[in-house]
Amino acid sequence: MNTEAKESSVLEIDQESRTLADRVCKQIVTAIVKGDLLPGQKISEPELARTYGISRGPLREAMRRLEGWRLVERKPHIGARVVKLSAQELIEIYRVREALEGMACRLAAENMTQTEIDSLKALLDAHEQSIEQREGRSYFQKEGDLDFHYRVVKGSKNAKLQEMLGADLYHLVRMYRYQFSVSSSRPKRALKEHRQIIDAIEARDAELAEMLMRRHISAARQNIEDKLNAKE
Amino acid sequence: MNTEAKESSVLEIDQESRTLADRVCKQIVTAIVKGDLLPGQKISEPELARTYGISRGPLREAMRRLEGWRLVERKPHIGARVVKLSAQELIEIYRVREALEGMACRLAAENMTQTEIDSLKALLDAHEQSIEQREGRSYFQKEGDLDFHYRVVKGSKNAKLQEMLGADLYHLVRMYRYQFSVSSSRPKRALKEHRQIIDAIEARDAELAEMLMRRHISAARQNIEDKLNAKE
DNA sequence: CAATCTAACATTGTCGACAATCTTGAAGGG
DNA sequence: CCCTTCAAGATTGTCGACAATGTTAGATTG
Repeated sequence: MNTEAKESSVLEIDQESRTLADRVCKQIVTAIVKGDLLPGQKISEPELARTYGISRGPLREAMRRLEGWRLVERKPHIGARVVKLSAQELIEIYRVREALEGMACRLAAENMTQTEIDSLKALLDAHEQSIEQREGRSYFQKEGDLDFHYRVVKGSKNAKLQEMLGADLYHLVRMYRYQFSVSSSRPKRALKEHRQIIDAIEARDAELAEMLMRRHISAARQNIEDKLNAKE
Repeated sequence: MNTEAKESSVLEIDQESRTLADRVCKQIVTAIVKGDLLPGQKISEPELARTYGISRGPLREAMRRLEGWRLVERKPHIGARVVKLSAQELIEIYRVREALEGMACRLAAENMTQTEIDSLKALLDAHEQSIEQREGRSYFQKEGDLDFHYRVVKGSKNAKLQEMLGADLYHLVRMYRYQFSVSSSRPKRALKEHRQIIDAIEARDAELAEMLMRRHISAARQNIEDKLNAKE
């Protein structure tokens, strides 16, 4: 009995927020990612509690979860702040992504179903249209790219990988993209690389799939490093 | 101002538990890892609160953190249970370790200081003696092995890697080892592989270091898979 | 006798109040 | 004039009580 299929996206918590703490937690994540709560900003418990119309109890539990997701940093008796990514930390995150998504891609080549592959190829077609039409371009840059990556991760059929990337990293990456309003600047090339990756997966070439994904993410990291260096 | 060096092990939370929730959190982790709280066991909030002599508020915050570390699972309005690792999940964890520690080892080859390398070699010498004397053998199997791995991770100088491995994975691995009282069964071979790895790091051969670490963890995973298959 | 409904109980979720700690700004002394 | 000290205010940490939900055992009915 009780074999409910967990179909919902793991980017969001699956259980539909039946508790105040869960609901508010989601709201705060959105606020942080979208920039309503700025990086480094102090979070006042009484104020936030008033804002969301709840008491401090559930709020503190939500904060604890956000702390686990590294979206807020908390010091005892002092308070909580929205996490502020340094350039260094951003680079570090991309190194972790390279490792984890490389492995995810390898496993996806072994475990992804043909249906998932077809669906993913259709997604890439949609991305291509978005790019050509120049409209929805920001969508591709901000969320569409992560869509692709997350589908590959899901295709790995490794729940632990999904957890770690979904909970710990993608929130931070999304936040960073909104904050720096990062001009991905190479959507066409990224799309091409995405196609190469899905081709390797479809060919069930695990080695190649891992290598391509690692290169893809490594290139993105290099891109960021260059921009940061150029600024100084 | 305020540039305290974070020297303490990241396996433990650095700030020395100045708050009830933090202290109790540590205690519960220990209880789970050591097996005082059994996998799958229901956790009653009132009972645990009495046990530790605190109120339910801090306890619930501690539970939220443990939930983030995947040591407990929680369902709204129903309760929390100590996580129960399936064979499948254990394999998944080792795949994640292979990816993350492979990357960590690559970075360690680039960033570890000679002092750290020497210290790690000394640790391996100590391990060798432990194995030969047959005493403290369990130490090597249970904690010493993770010691080696964690030092390499620290040598990567990548804080994000340290966080993810320390917070999310090593707790689970430790729990698993106590639970199944896993007879590593190949301490000598593991030690030899450890030496190969540190040699590659000292030679600053990042490629090789990553490959050796991945093989090392992959072999451990294979070892587990074989045992699990043999049981059926 | 079995199945279902109901009501009492236990557990989790939420709240407001109090205690402990930190911050800040002014008073006092060198 | 600058530094130290101290007290008032604000914030975080903790607690006990109440509300909402889940569970379970007993009664009722077919």
